[in-house]
Amino acid sequence: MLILIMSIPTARSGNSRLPPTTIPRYPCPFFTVNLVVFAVRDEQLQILLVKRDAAPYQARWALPGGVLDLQHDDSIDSCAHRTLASLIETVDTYTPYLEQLKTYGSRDCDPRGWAATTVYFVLMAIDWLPLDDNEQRGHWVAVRGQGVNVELAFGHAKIVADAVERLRSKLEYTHIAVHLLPEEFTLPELQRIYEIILQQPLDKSSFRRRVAQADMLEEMSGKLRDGSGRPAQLYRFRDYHRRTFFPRSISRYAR
Amino acid sequence: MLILIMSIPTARSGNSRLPPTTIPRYPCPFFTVNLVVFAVRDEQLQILLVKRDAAPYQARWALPGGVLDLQHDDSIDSCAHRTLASLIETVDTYTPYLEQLKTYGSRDCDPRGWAATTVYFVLMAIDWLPLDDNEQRGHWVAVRGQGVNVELAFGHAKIVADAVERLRSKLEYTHIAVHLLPEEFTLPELQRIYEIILQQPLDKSSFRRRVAQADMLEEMSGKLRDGSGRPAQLYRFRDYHRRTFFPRSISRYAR
DNA sequence: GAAATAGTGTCTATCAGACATTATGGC
DNA sequence: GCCATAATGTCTGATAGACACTATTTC
Repeated sequence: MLILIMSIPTARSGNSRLPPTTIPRYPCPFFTVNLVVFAVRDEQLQILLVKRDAAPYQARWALPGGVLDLQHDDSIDSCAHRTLASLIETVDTYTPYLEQLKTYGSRDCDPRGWAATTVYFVLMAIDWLPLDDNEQRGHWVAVRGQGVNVELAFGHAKIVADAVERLRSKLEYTHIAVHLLPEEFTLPELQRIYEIILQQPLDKSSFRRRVAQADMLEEMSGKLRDGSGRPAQLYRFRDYHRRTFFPRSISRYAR
Repeated sequence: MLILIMSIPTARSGNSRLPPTTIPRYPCPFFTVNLVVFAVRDEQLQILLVKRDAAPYQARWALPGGVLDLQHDDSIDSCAHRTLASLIETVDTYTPYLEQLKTYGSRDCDPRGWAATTVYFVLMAIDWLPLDDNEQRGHWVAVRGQGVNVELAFGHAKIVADAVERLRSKLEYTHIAVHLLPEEFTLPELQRIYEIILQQPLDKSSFRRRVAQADMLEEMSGKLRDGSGRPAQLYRFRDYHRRTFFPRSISRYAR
């Protein structure tokens, strides 16, 4: 049997709005946003890493991130968008898919002290990616199993593992893979994305039936030609805001 | 085409660990944890609310929460557990199910300034609940649709809606409903939990088949007797740490 | 025509929903 | 025996997987 104890901590007393730069009376963690940016490149699921240029973990690979700026960020979401914008520059109106993953915070993960980070995962369409990465500080790295082959700073390896698991899990019953493709794409291309991320071949007929029943794509009139073979029909995603849920997970039995 | 810009914000320079009480050099948000505590009581899905005793939103209902304590909390998770422990007192080793939902943070949600809160949702077994709630400051409130019928402080109505949606969604393809029941329970009881939360009747035969195939329960030897009718077999959940995923969502078609 | 890839048709095993039937307790 | 509820059995429609087959392009 339990007893309710109602001594809820009641935050700060007083009512005045603090100017954004005022340091609050309560000690609070160092707060950042980190991004797990996914793309499918070269038939691989890859993520974008940056090399740290200062201690701690200097010269170690890490997830790209940014410090929450109380002056300019209206919300954690907008901090995430700003961080993403500082990482990639779009020439037109393309916005990658962005979804909050989880918040990690502890005394230990940063040697400088108590730190918290809200992590978002980002899906980037393949045609928006820079073709070469001869930059010194940013790099696309292939995902192998639940992580990457390089050592990561802080607790970022665990974060990557969580993000990969979430991506695979969501692929099982939603449409999010379309965000990894350009606006117009073919069904074999979409199927290939699923196969690469789920790491298993899928039956063509079943896959097309599944997509057709979800009624999430609309046919274009043009055609795409491939290097060889019959050209494939182009499709476009119907509504990027609607959520498609498949009633059954894809190939859950095949595992 | 995009260009990578690699000017990643590189956090604080310097390497020394700050004592926990030191105010960091960067302004940071007021950081709290909030809980959405679910239980099924009186054939209803209910959540636990507290009445605020100070401004802002004095005397308004709100989600129970606590301020992150850098001295005593090792992580956000442990802050959540501490907050829960300050709310309910267990006489033995029962620990409710606790899962991080999402982090909400913005300049607007708290009139005192930039605030962030990591929200957890909690599932409590029905036999651990206090039977009466004649406390002045805590109250169980029935969930109606996506929320509750009382007005909530801050942005808590949106948080409750998200939590309810997550709970319903997880019920569709996982076993988490068992955390709302005592250690030993009958299949009709489990089915009733699903029906109450999903707000739709389920077929008895289909439900039992589904549970049996998931192989998540083990039969006890004793029996439970009800007020009337044939006594029902008691079961116990096999492994609280293993995740059960149903290959199909429950009754997705019936909707 | 051969090769390659896109797209369709068909069969079957499986499973969910519906509903009937049997089982087991209290009164 | 009657009532109430638990538990099981059976039928059917829907669908995913498997795989064969057709279609359309390049060479």
